Parts: sequence; structure tokens; C-alpha cells
Amino acid sequence: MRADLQSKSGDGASLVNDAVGAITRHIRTHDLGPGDRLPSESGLSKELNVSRTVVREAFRSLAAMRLIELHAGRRATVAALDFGAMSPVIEHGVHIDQISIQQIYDVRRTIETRTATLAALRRSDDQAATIRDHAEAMRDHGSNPERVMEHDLAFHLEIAKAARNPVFTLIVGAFDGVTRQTWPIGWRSRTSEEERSHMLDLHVDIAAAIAAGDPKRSSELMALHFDVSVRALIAAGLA
Amino acid sequence: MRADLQSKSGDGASLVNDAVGAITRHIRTHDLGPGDRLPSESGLSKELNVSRTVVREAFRSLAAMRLIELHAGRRATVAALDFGAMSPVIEHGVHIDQISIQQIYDVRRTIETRTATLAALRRSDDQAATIRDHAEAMRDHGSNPERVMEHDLAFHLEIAKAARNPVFTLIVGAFDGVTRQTWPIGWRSRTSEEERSHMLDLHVDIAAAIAAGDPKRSSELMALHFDVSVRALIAAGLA
DNA sequence: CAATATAAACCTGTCATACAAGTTTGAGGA
DNA sequence: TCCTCAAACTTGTATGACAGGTTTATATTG
Repeated sequence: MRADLQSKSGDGASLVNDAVGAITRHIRTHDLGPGDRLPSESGLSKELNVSRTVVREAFRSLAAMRLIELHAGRRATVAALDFGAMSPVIEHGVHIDQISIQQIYDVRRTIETRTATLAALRRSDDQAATIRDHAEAMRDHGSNPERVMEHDLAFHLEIAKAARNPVFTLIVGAFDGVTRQTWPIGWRSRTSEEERSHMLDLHVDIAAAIAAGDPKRSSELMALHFDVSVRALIAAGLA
Repeated sequence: MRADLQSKSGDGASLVNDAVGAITRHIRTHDLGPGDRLPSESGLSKELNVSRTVVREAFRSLAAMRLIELHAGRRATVAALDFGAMSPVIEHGVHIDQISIQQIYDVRRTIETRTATLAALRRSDDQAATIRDHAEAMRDHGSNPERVMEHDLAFHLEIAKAARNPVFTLIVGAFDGVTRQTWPIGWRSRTSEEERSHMLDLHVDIAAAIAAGDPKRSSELMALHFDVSVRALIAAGLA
């Protein structure tokens, strides 16, 4: 029953998986880059000797991993790196209890002490300003947890971007979804006004160290930030 | 034309995306874990008021991110964390030139000095043995690059596992695909026998430090390993 | 009664077809 | 040359069909 799939069949145990491979190879061999258009579904369907259904499901697979983008009426295009691509995977890991929040914080501490170091060395002036703006916005909206959280997330992501290594950005972005779900727990666990303002000040200090181009201090403050946060989470019973 | 999708419609800009959301919610609300079976395609199709086509494409999306598993004839099941889930994303990033090999090595150095530290503290005796076996297998098969590479990959992955934090394993696993493509470059760039045997000995030393439960030495040797490797890659013109 | 064989019911993988709605292309006109 | 607009193309979704794998329930057998 298996069709031909252009001389390279049988790899993936299903026509759809084979098609995913064939499309990936097409991107590689034709050296397609972001924005470049892929062949149409019916075109690929004929070329690979499979039904349009199979090609569509292959497209969906690639789109789920954010390797391509799908739009109604338009042909599929090759996608640029998307920093949200991995978020659902992490969320799933947490849901099925294979990943704990504390483990995520350990990884974040490891990654973000490094992004802080690199950001201090490599950030543009614009980025330094954006990072500082987020830190100050957090402090200024202290009464509105929702907004504090959004600026907090943007703060950490912007530091990752300033590190000028998209893999770090990808990883920090991967934690976005989980953080949205767990951030309020950490916030509520900081009951006193001192604790909260200390946390907010710390963000401002990190921003300042990055703006000052001080990698050591940036890294140390970031490490401190995570140490405090983990302690707050543990205090909240989220071990 | 848009159907109902069980009172929660219009989120994702397409029926398939909405269905992905609905299925994810189903997993969450029913608290399904690895191995648990999802409703049938036709069942979901009726429940969400969409065609089976849409449900199938939603399933494919989730399967691509490894949140669920599909088998012919069987119902879809919830998947456990899969350490290969992110590999295609990284490969794509490298292909479209948004990620350089050197950037990957910077991230790996950051991550793996930490996994080495943790592995030294947490590894089981079995894991220490497995890690050592891989290091020795690398040395013993020095004339067969293919096998050296496989053991090298397994060596680093096993250290990540020994660190007992699945997120680290996920990240190290994400680099598997790219490493398979670039590893030979680094190997060929080590032209002298000394260079190669030094690299192989280093792996054995790391394994020994982890087995000895020496986190500091494990971390330092791992850092050294990456410094040497990066230098080799740069020497090979892969900057 | 328990274990097993077997058939029925169910489910997924793939194909074909149809049509609405969005996008690109190209001919023709200003 | 630039604009307009219809034709051609493309994707999104729905429906129906069937082969082949899996589960379930029934019936048979020890």
C-alpha cells in the first residue's frame, strides 16, 4: 500500500513521517530560508505520490515545531526561529510531574547567570534601556501583579536577547508558559512589603549592572535573584 | 462557518489550533498522565463539533511536539517527556543560519559544566559506571570515528541524566541532531594523534571525577573540554 | 469455572472529492 | 507606468469510503 515518496521511502514508519522528512530535505537541499515559500500541497502530493491529506498532516507537524508557517490561501513558508516553540513541551513535562518547578529554577539560574554576564558585555544601548524600562515598570506597577509579571518575563527575555545567542533566548522562552502559571505563587509567598520591594529593587540593580557593562556584578545579582526566588517558592511549599 | 468547539472557540485563529487547545485542556482537566488514552478521533470530532480532519491535524500537531503518541488502530496516548523533542528545532535554527555552531558550544559549556557538577553529586553507581564505559569505549574505538561519536553523545547525555534534572537532559538532547552533523568536523580538525588521545583521555578523566564524586573537578574538566573543542572548531574554520 | 479462541466492534491511516474563502497573477485599461 | 479586477491557484474544512490494526465481548473448550 505504501507509495513511492520520491525514492526515499520507509524511513519514518508512516507516510506522514516520511513526508515530514521529505519536506525537511526539500528545505535543506533547496537551501530555503525564512520567508521562502514551499511547494503547494497538491504539488508535493503529486511529487511524493501521496494524498494531499498526508502532505497536510506533515505540514501541520512542521508547523507545530515552528519550522514552517501556514496561512490560509498562501503557500507555506519557512519560519524564522520562534522563541515560543518549546514552551508547550516544558508545560507538558510539568503537568505530568516529570519536571518540578524547582528543577526549572535550577536550569534558569544556570542559564540566566550566563545571559546576564553576556548581556553586560554585549548589550546595545537600546537593549540596556529596554531592560531598565522593564525593571522600573515592575517597580512602578507593584500593585498590579499581572503587569509586574509581564514586565518580569519581558525583562528576563530581553536580557537573553542582549546576550546575542538565540539558543539562550530559545531556552528562556521555553519557560515562559510555565512561569505564567507559577509566578503568582512566588509573588503571593512574598507577603511583606519589604520582600516585594527588595525583589523589585534587585531587578533594577541587575538592569543597572548590565547597563554599566559589569559582567561579574550582573551575574552575581542574577544568581542572588534566583536564590531568593527559590527560597520563596520553597517557603510557599512548592518544593 | 466556524463550529462551536465546546464553548471555548475563537482562540487560536483556526479550528485546528482551537482543537489543539481543547485537547490540551482535556489532558489537564482530566489529569491524564503518560500512557493514558485520549478520546477517539470521532469522539472528539463530535464533542468539539468539527470534522475528523481537524481533530487528526490537531493530534498531529501534538504528536510533533511529543505531547502525545499515535499508533495505528490504537487510541492516542499521553506521552512521557521525550529528550529528542527539541532536536529538529535546533537543527532548523542552524540551517537557516540563525544559530552558529559556536553559539551552541557556548550554551553546551554553560549547561554541561553544571550537569557535570550535579552528576558528581547525584550520580548512582550504575550511572558512574555507564559514563565511564562510554569514555573508555571512545578511547578503545579511536580508529572508528562513527563509534567514537556515538559514545561521545551517549557520554554527555548520560551525565545529563545523572544530574537528575530532566530539563538538562532535554536541552542536551536538543543538540543531538546538530552534533551528529558537525562532530566529524571537530574530529577531522584534530589531526595529530596527541590531540585526539588528549581529547579521549579528557573524557575518561571527567568520568573519573564524576565517579569520585568531585563536583569541582568534574566541572573544571568539562569546561576545559569545551574550551579545547571550541578552539578545534575555530581552527577548522567553523566560527 | 477458567482459559482460550474467535468474531464483532472499534479505531486509525490513507485516499478521493467537494467547496468556501483567502491570495497571487496577469490581462487589460487608465 | 500604474492601477483595477477577474481568473487561476491555494489553503481550510467537511464528508464518505475502505484497508488494516486493536480491543472487547462472545462463545468454545479444557
